[in-house]
Amino acid sequence: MVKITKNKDLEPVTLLCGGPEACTAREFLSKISDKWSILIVVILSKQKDHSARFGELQKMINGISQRMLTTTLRNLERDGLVTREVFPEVPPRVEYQLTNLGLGLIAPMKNLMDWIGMNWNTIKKSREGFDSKRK
Amino acid sequence: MVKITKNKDLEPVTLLCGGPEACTAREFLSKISDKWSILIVVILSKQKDHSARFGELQKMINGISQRMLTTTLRNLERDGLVTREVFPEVPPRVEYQLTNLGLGLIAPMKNLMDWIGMNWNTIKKSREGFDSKRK
DNA sequence: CCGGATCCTGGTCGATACTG
DNA sequence: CAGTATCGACCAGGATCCGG
Repeated sequence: MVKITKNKDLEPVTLLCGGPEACTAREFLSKISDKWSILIVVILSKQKDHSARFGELQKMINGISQRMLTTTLRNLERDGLVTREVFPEVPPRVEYQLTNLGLGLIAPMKNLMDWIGMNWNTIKKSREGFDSKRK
Repeated sequence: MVKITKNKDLEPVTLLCGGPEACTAREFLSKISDKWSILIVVILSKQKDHSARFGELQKMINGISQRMLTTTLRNLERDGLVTREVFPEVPPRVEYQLTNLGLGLIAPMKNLMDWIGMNWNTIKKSREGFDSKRK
């Protein structure tokens, strides 16, 4: 439970955690901003039927380890953002598909990414300036 | 450089990293979704003049260590989201203030947090269902 | 083809103590 | 008051091997 207080107000106001807003948001944000989650969601959203199989995803995402792809997909499945369907074939085939929930995430996420895209140069400039001042 | 390929298309399409979209987004997202950054930005946005001093922030954020508050504020300053102003007084006083850039982040971030808020119950339900199936 | 199990490394963050 | 410095615990995530 994180409490915040107004400027000169001694009464602590539980705004951000407990009143379930920013704290859950932070929890979820930290989940999807891990190394691969958004990337997978975005990639799936661009696939036919918003679905792809394990091996395809691994080929599409250059650099992800098998373990991380597995665990990331598990987390997305756990959160209800993707579904996992196993086809009882030989060799086995597993399809991952974005749910409606997962699709709904695309829009607000895109807003944020657009903002980042628009301001990325500003941020980079700021970093350069900051770093150069620091010897 | 992460490359993705269209479904049955062998030509790799460099959509996400290099075409500076999702990769920079991911980099920035991972920065602001660290343990405290968004919280600080949101809190500052609610302050008079969007500014507060070090000690105030520490009191408002229950649980943050002095070290993390310092380093988080440094990162925000480096990215140009907040400014840091030192007043040459005794005892010293340092004011942190949200920049226009930082303020601009509030809107898209709010969209995302609203989405999370609206869908949080669904996500929690999904997690419970998933976890209960797993013994 | 898919992914669980195990080991190991580097980075993140809290605790504590010390300065201007 | 507002930091910096140092230490250590913890854990995300890569490499590798194995199993269905």
